[in-house]
Amino acid sequence: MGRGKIEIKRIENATNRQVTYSKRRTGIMKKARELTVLCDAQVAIIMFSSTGKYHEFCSPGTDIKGIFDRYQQGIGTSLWIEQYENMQRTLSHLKDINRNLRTEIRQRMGEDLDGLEFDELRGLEQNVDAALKEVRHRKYHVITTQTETYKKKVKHSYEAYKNLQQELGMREDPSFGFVDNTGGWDGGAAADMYASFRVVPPSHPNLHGMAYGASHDMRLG
Amino acid sequence: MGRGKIEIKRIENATNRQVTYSKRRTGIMKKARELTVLCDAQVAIIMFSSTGKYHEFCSPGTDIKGIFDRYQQGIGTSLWIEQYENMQRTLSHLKDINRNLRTEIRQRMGEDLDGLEFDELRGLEQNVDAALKEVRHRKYHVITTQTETYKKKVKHSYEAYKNLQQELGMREDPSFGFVDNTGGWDGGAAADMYASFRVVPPSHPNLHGMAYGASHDMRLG
DNA sequence: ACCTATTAATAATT
DNA sequence: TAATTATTAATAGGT
Repeated sequence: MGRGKIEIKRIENATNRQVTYSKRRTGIMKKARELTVLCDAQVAIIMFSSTGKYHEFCSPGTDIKGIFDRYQQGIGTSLWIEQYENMQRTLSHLKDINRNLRTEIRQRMGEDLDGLEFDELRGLEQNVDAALKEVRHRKYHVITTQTETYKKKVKHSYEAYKNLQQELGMREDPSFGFVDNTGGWDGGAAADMYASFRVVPPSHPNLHGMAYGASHDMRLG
Repeated sequence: MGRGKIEIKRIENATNRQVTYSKRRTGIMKKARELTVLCDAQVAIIMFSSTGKYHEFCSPGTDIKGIFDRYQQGIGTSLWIEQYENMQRTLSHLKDINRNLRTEIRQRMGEDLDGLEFDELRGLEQNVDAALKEVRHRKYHVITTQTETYKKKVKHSYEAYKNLQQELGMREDPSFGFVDNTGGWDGGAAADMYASFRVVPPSHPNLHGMAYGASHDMRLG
């Protein structure tokens, strides 16, 4: 339908191709609009030219998203819908889990105990009691390790001092402050260190990340 | 382009409408196919007839989803992408929270303490210690309440028994088993009840819902 | 962008 | 429904 018949194959001349694209695109859009009106249909068209520009058509009374959501329903379970619903489920599941986790933490902190039966309370008590023992055990382990480390450091430092003293030919200065106690510290050292630590105010920084609480509306429609 | 010119308005005759829809749909699809080939373009079309049937066209070398993903990119931030990314963020945030909550619970159970500093251990110890006191307090409260309730029930039952006895004209049967102890129970009763509860094995059923651990791949592409 | 000879689409009919 | 065909609509190539 032009000054001559053309073969349906890629137009090699870029300018001609672009012109033809423009003309025929307009034609298709017009046809789509007419179909919409004449036949009471809904049409959505998306086009990309070879240069990457896009154009769209959509019947009035709806939008691309509407038609595609309907298309997805028609086609059954497909494209994005499935992913969305999976995510929705996962999200609400995670929210449930997190709520339960928070409840458990509060109960382990001695709060929100009203809903618990006696058996549950007894189980919780035993569990927390055992946990307390574990934590204490670990704490003393850490303190002991730290004490040992400190002791070794002092010992090495003292030996270095003595070696230096010898190298310098016995010109020791008693006011330097080291005490010869190579035999090691007694158990009181750990207790002292522990006491000094207790001066620091108790902190348990950012252990649970409770700050998150915003609600997000993730509905698709 | 037919035996007569037609007005572009809804065809009222349903049969004609359907026929025209079919013919023109074919025409548009053909045009789309020609555009694809002639101009090296990509086209996606979705149509719904007034009767609800859908038809699609898509340039070869891609699919509807591909064209729509590209369209969404081209249009910038639109349609589903935004919602999808919000969901992604929320999901990963929830997962982080979830992991932290689990870590906190494990630590409150006396596990996974290796990463904690001495200060944190001391704070945890104090916290768990306080929680233990709370739980014990609550447990004794529950036991006391239960004991009181039981005591009242027994008392009422006993009084009902005595009333019945009187109504029946003093024909009491000593082997019936009630003991006249109207004055109330002593504190030992609570202790006895507590001892009896301890026979039940410790349980803390489904308090945290740790069963959830599956990973979900939610990528769009 | 516009023009127009020519082809293509299709409305009415069978 | 499917084919036919008179007629209108789209458009290729030129300006």
